[in-house]
Amino acid sequence: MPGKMINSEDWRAALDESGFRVTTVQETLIDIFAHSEYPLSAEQAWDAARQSRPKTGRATVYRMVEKLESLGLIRRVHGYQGCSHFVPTLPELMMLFICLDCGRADYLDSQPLDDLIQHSEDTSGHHITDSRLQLFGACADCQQNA
Amino acid sequence: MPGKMINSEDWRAALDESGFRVTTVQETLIDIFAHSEYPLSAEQAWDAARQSRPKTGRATVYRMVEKLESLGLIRRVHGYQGCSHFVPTLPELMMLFICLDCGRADYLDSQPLDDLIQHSEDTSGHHITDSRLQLFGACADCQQNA
DNA sequence: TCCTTATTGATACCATGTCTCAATAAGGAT
DNA sequence: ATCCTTATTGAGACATGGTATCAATAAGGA
Repeated sequence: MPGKMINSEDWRAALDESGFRVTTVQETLIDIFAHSEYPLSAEQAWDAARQSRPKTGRATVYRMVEKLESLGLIRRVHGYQGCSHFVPTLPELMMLFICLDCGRADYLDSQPLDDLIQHSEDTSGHHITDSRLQLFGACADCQQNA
Repeated sequence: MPGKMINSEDWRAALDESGFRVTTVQETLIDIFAHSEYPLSAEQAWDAARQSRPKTGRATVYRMVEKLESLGLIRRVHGYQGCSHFVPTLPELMMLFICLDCGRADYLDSQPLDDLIQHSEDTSGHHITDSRLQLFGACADCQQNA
């Protein structure tokens, strides 16, 4: 389960286009979130940021998390480590798998979810505008090394 | 979307069998959770409990929520109102739909989810032991009244 | 280089949830 | 019914996660 490579440049560009100044703290935080294989909480990101930039403020990190989430660049992970950890969003892939052994996140093709939603709309009569799906278990690597 | 009727007696029995004393506070809280059509937070349940039992302690409510969740009688709702609201668990039905207009919860047949999980296991090589799916949108009722 | 303004960091604050411990109440034994 | 033992309770202190405020700072255009 190798880490997906997110291009930090794309995130910079997205922030830039949204009219935000892209400062050095923001670059630091972008790198932290974009390159982590594991879901990160704001506190964890704060710790990481202070390694290279000790004066980094807590509020700044929370503000940045909010900004990245609202731009859809990171998304919240629900369950098993609380509901306040974040992973990078991969636009073309939606379903999230979290390994309960090693903690790493993997992304799965979302087509089955799209089908499920379509089917549920048809049978329930509800209009479904958003969904949240996460899968948990043992990843292929951890099963081998068990 | 009529409220599902949960039998409070079953919950009493489940607590009883697990070796807990079923006290009057617990009965109050069971009724509150079992009969609410809407996801409830611990604080909301606390407010409700104090209507009929003003001395009810906050910690007691949190303890009860934990107990009910660990027994699988209630489950956490993730998203759109935070991640700290709870709904009764319906054993035979798993997929949860939350209406973003009226806030009510509906339960959908889980077979499509079972199929999705099977398919994801086959294609990813991960062993999936648990899942979290929630659907959001406008329920059939709210669409009509719009 | 100066000026304007968004961003920052420190701190105070708030909300949510947990821990402690003396007081209470269940429920079995008598 | 009464006593005894012990789980449960309630009050409040505490911890954690997250937000609001505001003076100081730093971007970036003129």
